[in-house]
Amino acid sequence: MALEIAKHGRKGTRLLADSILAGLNPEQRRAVEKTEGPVLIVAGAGSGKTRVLTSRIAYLIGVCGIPSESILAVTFTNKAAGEMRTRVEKTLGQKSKTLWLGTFHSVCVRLLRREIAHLGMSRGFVIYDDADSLSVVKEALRRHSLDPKVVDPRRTRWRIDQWKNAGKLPARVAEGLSDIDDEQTSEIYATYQRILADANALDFGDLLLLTVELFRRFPEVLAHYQRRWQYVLVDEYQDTNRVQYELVNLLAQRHRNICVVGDPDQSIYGWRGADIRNIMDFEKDYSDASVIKLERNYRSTQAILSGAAAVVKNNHDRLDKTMFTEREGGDKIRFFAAQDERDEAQWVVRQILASNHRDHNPYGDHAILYRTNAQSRNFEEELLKYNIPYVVVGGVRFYDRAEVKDALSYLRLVVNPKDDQALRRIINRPTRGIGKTTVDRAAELASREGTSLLEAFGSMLEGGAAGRTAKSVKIFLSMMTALREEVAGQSIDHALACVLERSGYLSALAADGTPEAETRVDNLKELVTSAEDFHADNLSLPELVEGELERSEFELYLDQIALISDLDDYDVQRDHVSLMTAHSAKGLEFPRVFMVGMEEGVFPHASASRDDDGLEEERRLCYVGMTRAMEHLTLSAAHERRRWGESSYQMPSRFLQEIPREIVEMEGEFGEPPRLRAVPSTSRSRNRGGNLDHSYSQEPAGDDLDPQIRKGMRVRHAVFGVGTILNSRGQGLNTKIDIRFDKAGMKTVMVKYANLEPA
DNA sequence: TCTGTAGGCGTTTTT
DNA sequence: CGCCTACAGA
Repeated sequence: MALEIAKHGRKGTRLLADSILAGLNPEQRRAVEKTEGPVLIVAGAGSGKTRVLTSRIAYLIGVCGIPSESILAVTFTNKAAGEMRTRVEKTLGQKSKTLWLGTFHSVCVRLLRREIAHLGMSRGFVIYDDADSLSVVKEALRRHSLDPKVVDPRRTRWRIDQWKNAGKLPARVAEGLSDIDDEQTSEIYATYQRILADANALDFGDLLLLTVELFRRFPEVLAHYQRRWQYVLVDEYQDTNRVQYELVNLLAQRHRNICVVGDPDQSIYGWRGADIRNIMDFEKDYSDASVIKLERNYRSTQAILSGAAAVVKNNHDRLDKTMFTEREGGDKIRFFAAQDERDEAQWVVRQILASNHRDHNPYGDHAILYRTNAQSRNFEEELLKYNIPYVVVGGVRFYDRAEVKDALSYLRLVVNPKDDQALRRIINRPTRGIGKTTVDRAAELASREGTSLLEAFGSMLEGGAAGRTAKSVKIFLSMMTALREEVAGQSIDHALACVLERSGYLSALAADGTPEAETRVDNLKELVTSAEDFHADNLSLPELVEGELERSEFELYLDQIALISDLDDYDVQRDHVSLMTAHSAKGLEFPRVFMVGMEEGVFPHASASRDDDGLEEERRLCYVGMTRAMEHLTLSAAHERRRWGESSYQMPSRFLQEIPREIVEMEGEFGEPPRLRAVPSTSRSRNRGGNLDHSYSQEPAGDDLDPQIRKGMRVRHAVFGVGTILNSRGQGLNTKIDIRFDKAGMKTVMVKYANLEPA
């Protein structure tokens, strides 16, 4: 029927179809036109994936005549969602406000705001962020009389999160428990959920998990959305975890028009529960699936693409895919070996400076990619030195700054008086004489009587408490009551301004007078300004236009802030050097990319090098990083690196050795500072002929390490067995060595106790 | 209850 | 090395 309209429809439709399909290669065109039935689009890096997805949506609406409310499209980042929406609307020449296009999380919040009553919860819930969630874990531990020094709250949170990603509520976890640790953790999990429910709060994981739970338990609700969404599209399918998988596949069950797009080689979120099998098994899930491979790369030059392909080729169990580029020729990949991390930063920044001054490349063409956020520091210092504009993506979010969170917590408490975390945060900010002891007493009372913290403060007063503290509490409570009345019905920006005024927050900062306090005031002003913008845009929000006012403006605002990431605010257009992790860089491209810290233990990261799965994910991450580069890719490694104040000697990343030598250009600096000597590597079996080989001599001249201890050498330990030496630090008998044992994994041992012998 | 300081610990990666 | 937490003293 869809094609019928395209063929016989009005002239305009045909024209639109032509304009959508024009400029697409045959595979892309097929991916757009094959609208019916299950479709898997394997889209390699730089293959025009976003264009295909947006064209497909525009085609469905504009050519096939599918109403936009029958389409659901999910992405992983708000940025991707926003970009797709803009492009669809541009193609169609009109806004499509009933099209559900958003991140998994934002789609789920919107859905839960409508339907969560089925699960016996209130639709006025708040979303707890990581910090809130961690303190809920601590509270749960306290209720189980567990010492947070014995049971690590972060680890517990991590475990709970994994269960959520796997689609398991506490009851379901309890079913199939094997080890004793998990048994205790699952009880903590149950308590954790209890505390959240009492606070009328959901954490990130809940947004997905509870949506799936809703569909599992209420088939009629599921049926409603199954009927509504005739076409389901999923971006970055290789990064979906169990719940996300279940969610989209449940929704697509009725019409079976499910189109997933992804690249198994770019699956880098396994640690967050993503399961690469979701995409690998798509053809098993849908035996009638059409598979379309987009293998033509429009982004990178030959050397960059070949280099990246050569690295990822070392992974086993891949879906084979041969990328080829339209961009023949171009420069080789460069490699720079730095003496230490400062030297590395200095060199990279000078390259950028030269590129800008000599070759007139805008700063915005350059990106520095690293494995961990902590690595940004040296580069920032160096960039500051030369006054080069830069932006670090993924550091502290604006909305995570203390003063901003405080302001938002006031708002949260107004929206939801049960929000204990928000209350704890602001009760003594500014200081009003209500300290830890008082809060603890109230918390005690609250858990005894099963009330919220705010209510507990109320009953403390009713109990006839007198004195200084009671007076402070009384003032606070009446302030909150007044605030709630005053703020009701106001626009979000006015509400925020009002909160800051009435709480005494602003005046306390003003009285402070320190430069830090001034910065905070500025940040708060910026917050109010952004809230004004939000309010102005609010009128055109899709869900309001759809005629279904699902959330109050406050809820909408808080939801959006809770789900926004640092990356979403990032503006590629601006002329600045971009610094970010390889993870954050996914989906982006830059003419000139520097991948730094290419060392064993850093990239691949030590904690991911334990098993093959971890290592393969690191390799995919490396592939993602390299394929961000369009014209120029430079890799660098430091010989010596300070971590936690201690210096250690580094081995070059194994990934470097996987790049064919003939497409790499060693910078003249290699081997230069005299302490750095390249020596032929003899011991590495994976090092095949013709590939890069640039092991370093292991220690600087004059170092008096035990001559027996050599990086890369194989040793035997009485308990851990045989392993390879990765790093050493310290001197003499106090030398500590990191060893990766074949069986026992990574360990750090001290020479004087370890009694190592060569293996 | 608040403030200063010493000690401990952390770094994967993020919606 | 730096941040955050816990604790001691006022």
